[in-house]
Amino acid sequence: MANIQEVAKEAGVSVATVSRVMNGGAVTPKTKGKVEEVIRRLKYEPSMLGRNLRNSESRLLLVLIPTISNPYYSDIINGIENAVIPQGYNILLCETDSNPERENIYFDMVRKKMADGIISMDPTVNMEELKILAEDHPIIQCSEYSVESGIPFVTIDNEEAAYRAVSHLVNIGSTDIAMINSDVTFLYARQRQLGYQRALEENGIPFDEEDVYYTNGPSFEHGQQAMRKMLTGHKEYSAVFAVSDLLAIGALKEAHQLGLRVPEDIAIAGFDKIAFSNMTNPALTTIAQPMYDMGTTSAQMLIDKINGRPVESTMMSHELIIRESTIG
Amino acid sequence: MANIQEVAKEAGVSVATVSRVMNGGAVTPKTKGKVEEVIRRLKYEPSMLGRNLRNSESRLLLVLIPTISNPYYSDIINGIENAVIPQGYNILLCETDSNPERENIYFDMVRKKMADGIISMDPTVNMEELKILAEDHPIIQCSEYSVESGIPFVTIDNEEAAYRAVSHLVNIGSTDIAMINSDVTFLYARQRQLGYQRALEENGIPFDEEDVYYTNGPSFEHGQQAMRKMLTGHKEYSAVFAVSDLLAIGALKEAHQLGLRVPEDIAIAGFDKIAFSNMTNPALTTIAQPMYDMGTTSAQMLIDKINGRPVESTMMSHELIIRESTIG
DNA sequence: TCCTGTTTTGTAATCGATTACATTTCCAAT
DNA sequence: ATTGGAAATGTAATCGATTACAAAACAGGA
Repeated sequence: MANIQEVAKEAGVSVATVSRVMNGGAVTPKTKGKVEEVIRRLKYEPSMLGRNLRNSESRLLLVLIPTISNPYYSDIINGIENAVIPQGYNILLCETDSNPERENIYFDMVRKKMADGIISMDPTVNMEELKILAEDHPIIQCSEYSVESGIPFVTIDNEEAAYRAVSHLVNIGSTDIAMINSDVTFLYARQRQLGYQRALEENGIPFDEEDVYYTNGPSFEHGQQAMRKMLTGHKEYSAVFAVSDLLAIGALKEAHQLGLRVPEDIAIAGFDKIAFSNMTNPALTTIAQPMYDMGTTSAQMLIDKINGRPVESTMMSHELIIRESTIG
Repeated sequence: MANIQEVAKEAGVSVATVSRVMNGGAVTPKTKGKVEEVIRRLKYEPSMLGRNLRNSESRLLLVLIPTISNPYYSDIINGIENAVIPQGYNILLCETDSNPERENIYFDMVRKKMADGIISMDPTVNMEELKILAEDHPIIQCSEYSVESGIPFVTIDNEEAAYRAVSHLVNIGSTDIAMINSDVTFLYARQRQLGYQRALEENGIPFDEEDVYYTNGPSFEHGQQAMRKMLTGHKEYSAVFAVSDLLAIGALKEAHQLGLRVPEDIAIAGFDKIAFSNMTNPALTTIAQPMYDMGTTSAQMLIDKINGRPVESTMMSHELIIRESTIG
């Protein structure tokens, strides 16, 4: 409740001395002791608002995600938090709901100095706006990105990862492999589809656009819908590659509902290795992204950028996790 | 980049007039137009830091959760966000990891005026500290709470909800009903156990402490462990009531793994109605808490408290959701 | 004792806004 | 033209810290 003035007066010193005691400036042990006693007695806590105004920084970083309920983000966020907190920063988790208005609120926070920078993980972000904002403010893209924006990013090789997943499906004997893809306006969706296509063609399986089932969104229900469409269609498949675990889990549920056994009747592979991919029955084969590391890396890049240090985009490694949904 | 001084000078008016244009004070249309032109031209954005220092508020609210990866919290957080944003507040999602050090960082933010108040949903929170903090700062407890703390809370009737869930298990013909409970240091765990006990006793089934399987944590894996212990024990059960969906999903997976069919061999009921409870096979019977409403309610209570308005603790309604895991 | 150089402490400007109060401007009524 | 009162505008204090610079205190050497 007390402020620095009251502490100074009570201790019989100047505010500068109190500030020095707080921040480790040169002070006589005697004065230091006296001031510290008063600080304790008055329960003085320096206001961040004053300090931040003076230093014109907020030590707050924004993390943009479309929705908090997609577990894809949780490990990345964990990584970010553990990287920034020791450096005296905090993160503000910003759910945009893919709503430009929401997005603008958060962009405004940066413009108005309430936040020092942004890590964007939102594939639906308004790239035009983001690019403009990046001219004056530190911004990093994590996971979903645009190269042309010129904004540094952290990602994995989506094309190669999808290639490996689909190659694995071929290796277990599947030849009729469908794909469940989300909206190809997203870069990751295009890249993963390229990997799917390359894996088929390299194995002598012709790629057919008809085998790609597009969804209207990234959620469980969309996966169910896609699977229903696929299984009630005229073509039979022995394996499905879904572009995300959430879609794959939806597909899995729908396959069960329609009386199919996984992997015996149809194998299913996902992407992301979210926590729940291990909880389904059968457990899901998937691609592990180094979520936590992607978080810490992008966080460090952002802090570097804030402090004017040079920053390079990073491509991180991935791993194919083979589990029950693709082996008997 | 520009500040209010530069705008004032460029427009040939005083800073007060610029401030009035920004905040809707009395200004001549002519001056207003002139100032607005300069604001646009210089791309002036008022700094929140200056404003907040002057008003000694940050318009930031802290939401304390143990971990972001527990989907239990997502809808509540959604509710909070949608309630606070229209009122000009933002939330800082604070993952404590049940780590007192982390917790203290966030408590400090409130003490140091970087945040205006706290909604605590962390069952592992240090109640002593929270109570002390609540003497000087606005705090609301959501979902998990302590009555003695005197801090206002939002909750459901856990005892009654558990009673209904277990009664349902009795109604479908189960007599040997186990419980998977987390740590009884948590109030909700004690309350739900009381409901379980009452449901048994009212139906003439003796309560046996042996039938309660305690876990060391709230996650999927803990549910698996508990189920394994239960199914490899000497007693046979026809139904299980788990104190949370995450534990129930773990139990479900383990039951499958050990070759049991759900619900034919053993019925399983959860608690919370997290999004994933619908994605499992079979879908999980569970208790729906009005998550979203709990979020908006606690948010409004916190804002009321911040503004010095009186605040009352609230008990919200719940609903039993019967799904595949308890009916054939 | 006096001087010099170092260390400690204090004074006051600064960050960027808001706002109470003072002053000026404007217009209508006399 | 003068005056009064309302409306517009300006001046300067304020919020709570940090910090450059000035001033004072102190210690050691001549």
